[in-house]
Amino acid sequence: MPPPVTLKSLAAATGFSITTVSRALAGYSDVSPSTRRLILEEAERQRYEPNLLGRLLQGQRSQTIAIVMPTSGPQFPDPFFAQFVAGVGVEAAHAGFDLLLSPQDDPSELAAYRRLVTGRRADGLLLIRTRADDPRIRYLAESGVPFVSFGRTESVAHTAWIDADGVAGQKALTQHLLELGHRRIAYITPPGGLMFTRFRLQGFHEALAEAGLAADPALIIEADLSEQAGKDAASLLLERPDPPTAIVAGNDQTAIGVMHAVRARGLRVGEDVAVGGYDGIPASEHLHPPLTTVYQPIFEIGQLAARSLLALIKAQSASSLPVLVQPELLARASTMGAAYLRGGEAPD
Amino acid sequence: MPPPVTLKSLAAATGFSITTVSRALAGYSDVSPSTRRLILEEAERQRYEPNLLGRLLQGQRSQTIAIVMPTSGPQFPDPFFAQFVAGVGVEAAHAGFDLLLSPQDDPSELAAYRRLVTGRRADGLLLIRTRADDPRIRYLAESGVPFVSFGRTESVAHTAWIDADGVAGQKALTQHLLELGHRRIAYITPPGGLMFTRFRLQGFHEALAEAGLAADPALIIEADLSEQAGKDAASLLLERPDPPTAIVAGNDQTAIGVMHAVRARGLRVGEDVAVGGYDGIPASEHLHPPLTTVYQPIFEIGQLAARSLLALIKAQSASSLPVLVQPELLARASTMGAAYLRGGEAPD
DNA sequence: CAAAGCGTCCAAAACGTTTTGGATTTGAGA
DNA sequence: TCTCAAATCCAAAACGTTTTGGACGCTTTG
Repeated sequence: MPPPVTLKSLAAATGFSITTVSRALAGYSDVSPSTRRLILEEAERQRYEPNLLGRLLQGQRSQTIAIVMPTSGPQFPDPFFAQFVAGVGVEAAHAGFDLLLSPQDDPSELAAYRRLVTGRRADGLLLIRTRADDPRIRYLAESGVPFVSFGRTESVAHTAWIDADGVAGQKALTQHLLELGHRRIAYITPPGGLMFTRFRLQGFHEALAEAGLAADPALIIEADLSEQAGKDAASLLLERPDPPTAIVAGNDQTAIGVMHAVRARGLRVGEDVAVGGYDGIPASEHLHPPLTTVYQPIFEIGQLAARSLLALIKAQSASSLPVLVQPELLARASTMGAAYLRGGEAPD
Repeated sequence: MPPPVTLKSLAAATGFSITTVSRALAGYSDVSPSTRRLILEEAERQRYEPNLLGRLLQGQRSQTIAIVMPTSGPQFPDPFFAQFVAGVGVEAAHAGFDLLLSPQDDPSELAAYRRLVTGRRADGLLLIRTRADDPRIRYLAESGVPFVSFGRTESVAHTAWIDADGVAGQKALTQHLLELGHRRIAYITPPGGLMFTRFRLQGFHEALAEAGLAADPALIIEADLSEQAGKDAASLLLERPDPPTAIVAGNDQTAIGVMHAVRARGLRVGEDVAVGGYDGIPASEHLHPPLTTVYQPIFEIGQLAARSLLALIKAQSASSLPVLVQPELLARASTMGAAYLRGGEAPD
């Protein structure tokens, strides 16, 4: 293991002071051209790489943004979180920032956030899965650390957030089903407390109301965002004496479970029962039948969130503007049946 | 923004020196019980969190492991990398380590690795996508930093690695096709240079050889691991005067492209042409038809890799044992056709 | 001729932590 | 009373960097 190359060793080798070496490398003007040349040559020769820690310690900046990652449950491996992280990572990289994934066992605990904030491990934080009353946001707002949340909140007034328009998305999907003639539409809602759950439900109700209909409370079931939960919820719905003709799931994963349940009862997805998902994960297009869903550009949202956070960090104070991204309805065979295959969007 | 809580502020608040505060918190025995109690109470009250940078700079551990993440191309969002990172993250969290995703623009550049190593930002590194001659591994081995690679190499003799047995996996899949009576089996191989490409190809050849067959070079095409590349490669293969009866793709993504190409020619996947994938991503089960593939437990491999690396870091020198994980053949309808649906493994 | 300006350079401080090498006090034993 | 060891504490150094506030010698300006 070779000895580390530092400003000190360069200073010793060139005969100048550490200060002059530092300023020569940084491009300050109070270094004579000949001195600068000598120092640059020596730095090149010894393959000098500045020690990030020394630099950061001095400047109180870590060139790092952090995301607290839930370790309980299969949250991370899901395409949703992964795509978000990827978007953030790409954008952070572009600005020369690293991305710290900090584990979090208990989602309700603030310990992980405290560690990051007071330990100065990160210059800014990204939040995900916001709640109406979110202690994390209250804490971060109070601590003054730059942060951006993916999702809105009611905890604090003026925070930077980016969100996909759940009202519009769910409304579009529901209207699509109404236009196809469905009147008994079931809705498998994500867990309560989460902000996006509320917006989605609002979009669902708005679409029905505008069509002069009221939602049947018996057709609204809460389930978590897993395939199994979707299967169970759909089974319950289909066992009713008056089963729904369409089932909307909380996300695509859940929708896959719903499709299984439908087939298990000998019914055809897209013909006997329409099924809708949410998120538009890549696999949704390749399901059998292809799944009607609402596409959210998660990767891009991650990029926007990172960009927003980096601006906050740079500005050091000014709050950045909230961003509401519009999702896109992808109508496919799981709701349109044979009409989809006859239509323009052939698989090949 | 409240003033930062440091050893200094705790020292000022309690009236002891910085040294004593540090040693009290670290649990040294040369601090009287009453003093320790006072200091711990004050630390608790002010919610002290050690500053990582200071600690790091001093020469201690960073409690962080790093993965260099490729930002070019859609590498990260793919389920493969995401699952690996998730496994690493969970295991790191269990040991109280954070996970640093360090961006890497140009995969051939060592800059990102140098930054991590010389900047002492991470106690250890994880590598992915190894090559036979891998400059990253040579550099890391030379620098003496603990690291574990997912995939083997020929660059350096004794390194810690974990890998899935590509020879066995590809061999099992090929044998499966041979047993179904296929004799003209095409193989769409991943890009050359990567270690796993070589092992997979070896498994393919071994299976054929043991059946007394030789591979037809015209049926082996190199393509990158994308859906489009699979489509293009399969189209080429199917246009031949003597088309293959089975096509094995480099991964599931590529296999999806192959399936599209098969259908585009009016052929039925699993009946007219058998299609095989690799990796066993969750979506593979829900494709139409369900995809025969070789399941690699990526999440668990991530966990094992992290555990291995953490052991290396702890031991500070001893090299950990290589681990070869056995993949599992998942035979489904894309090769077995109707036989699959009649068989035991019904979809529901 | 004194003052001011300019071009170069550098010592020292600061960031927050851990560790080294004592210093001081206390109490016991001689 | 004196010595010695244990118990308790702390000043200072070290990690590598950037920044502050000059110093020094020379030239130009008033």
